[in-house]
Amino acid sequence: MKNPVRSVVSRSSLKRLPLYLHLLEKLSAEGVARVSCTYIAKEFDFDPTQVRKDLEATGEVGTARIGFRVASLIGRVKELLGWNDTHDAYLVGVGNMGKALLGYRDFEKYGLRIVAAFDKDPQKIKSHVFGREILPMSTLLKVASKTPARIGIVTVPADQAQEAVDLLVVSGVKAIWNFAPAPIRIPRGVILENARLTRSLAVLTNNLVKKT
Amino acid sequence: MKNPVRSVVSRSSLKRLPLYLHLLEKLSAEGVARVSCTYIAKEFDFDPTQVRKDLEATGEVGTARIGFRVASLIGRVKELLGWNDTHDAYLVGVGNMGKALLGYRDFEKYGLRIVAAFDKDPQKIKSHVFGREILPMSTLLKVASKTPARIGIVTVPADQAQEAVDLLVVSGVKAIWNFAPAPIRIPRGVILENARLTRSLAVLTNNLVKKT
DNA sequence: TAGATTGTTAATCGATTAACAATC
DNA sequence: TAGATTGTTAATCGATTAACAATC
Repeated sequence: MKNPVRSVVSRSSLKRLPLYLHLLEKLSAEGVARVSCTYIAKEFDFDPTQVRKDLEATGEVGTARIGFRVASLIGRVKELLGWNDTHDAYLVGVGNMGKALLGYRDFEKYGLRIVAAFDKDPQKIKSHVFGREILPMSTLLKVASKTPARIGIVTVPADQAQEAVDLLVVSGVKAIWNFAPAPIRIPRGVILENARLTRSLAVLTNNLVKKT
Repeated sequence: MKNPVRSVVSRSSLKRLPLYLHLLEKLSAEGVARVSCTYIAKEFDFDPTQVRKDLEATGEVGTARIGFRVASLIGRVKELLGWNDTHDAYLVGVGNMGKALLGYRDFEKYGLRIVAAFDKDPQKIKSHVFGREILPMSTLLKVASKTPARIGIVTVPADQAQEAVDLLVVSGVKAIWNFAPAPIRIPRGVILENARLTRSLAVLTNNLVKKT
C-alpha cells in the first residue's frame, strides 16, 4: 500500500470523478469523516474495483478495513480535476445554452469563471444577462489583450462554430469547450472538449425505440 | 457486400451518429447526393473504418468507389436513433438548464417534444417560459393521466433529483434524461441516461492543469 | 482474532484500428 | 483497366472486472 503518485488518469475515470466529488462533499457536510470504495460503488452502482482504480489516480492512499479520509480525498480529487485553480473563460454565443451557462452558479465550484460574454447579434449586445454585459464579437481580441482567459466556451449555432473557435484561438485561449454539433479544427496544442447534448439523447432515444 | 441488418449498435457509435447526421443534412442542403466514409472521416478526424462500422449499423449499404446515398443515409440514421418518431417529454425543474432546454428549438429535429414543464417554486409556477406555462409539481400525475409522456427530463438541483425521478417514474415515463450530478435509482425496465456537463468539464480542466 | 477493505496483478470484455479481398 | 472505396476479418488497444494477498 504505497503511494503511487500516478500521473496517468483515464478519460473514463476523469468523467466519473465529479460524481464522487459531489457525494464526498455531501458526506463531508453531514460530518462523515471516512468512506470506503465499497460504499461509493454501492451509491452509484459501480464496480468497487473501478472506484478504487479511479481514486488511486488521485494519489490518495486508503486504509484497509477503514477506507479513505473524506476531507483529504476531496482535496485530492479537486486537485486532479484542476478545480482548485480558477480558470478564466470567454463565452461566445448568448443563446439558450449560453444563457444557461452564464447563470450556472456552480461553475465557481469547478474553478470556471466566465469573465466575458460575446455575441454577434446587435440586439443582444449591450443587454445584460445575469448581471453581465454582452459584448460585440468584434471586441473580443481587444478584451483578450486586457483580460486574458484560457478557456473559450462555444455556444453559437453549428454553422458559426468554426469561426468562433478561430477567433478564440487567436485571442490566445488554450482550451475550447464546444457545445455546437459541428466538426471543429484546432491547431496543435489547443485542447478541444465537446459537450454535445445530442450524444446522450441519441443513446436514450435509440434505447427507447429498441424496446418498443 | 450484403445487407447485414445489424441490430447491435455500440454506445460509442450511437454517440457519433448525431454528428454524422448533422453533416449529412448540410451536404443534402448543398445538393450533394453521395458521400464516402473517407470524406466523413476526414471532416471529423476519425478513422475511416470507424465511420464505416458506425454506418454499417444503420443497415444502409454503400457502393464501392462511390460511397453512400446521402438522402437515404439520413433516413437510416434517423431511424436508428429513433428521431423519426416523436417522443413526448416532461421537464422537471425550470432553472437555467431547464429554461435552456425549453427554448431549444432543435429538439424538434431529434423527435423530442416537451409537452409540459414543472417546478416546485411557487414564484415560477404560472409564469411562462418560451410560451409554455410552468405547472406545479403536484399536478404532474394529473397531467400525466391526460397527456402521457415517455421521457422525463430532470433539471432540478442534485438533492431533489431522486424525488423528481421517483415522481416521473410513477407517472409512467419509460426513460429519464438526467442533468443532475447525483446518483439516481430507477426500477428495472426504465432507461436512465445522464447528461452532466461536469463530465466533459472535468476532462478539459484536467488537461489544462496537466499542461502547465 | 476475524473479516472487511485496500492495493495490485491477471483475465475479460468491448471498441478501435489495421489489413485485405471484393467490387464498381 | 486502375484505383478508390466498401465490407469484413484479425490484431491491437484500453477499460472493466475478477481474483487474491496484504493489512488494519
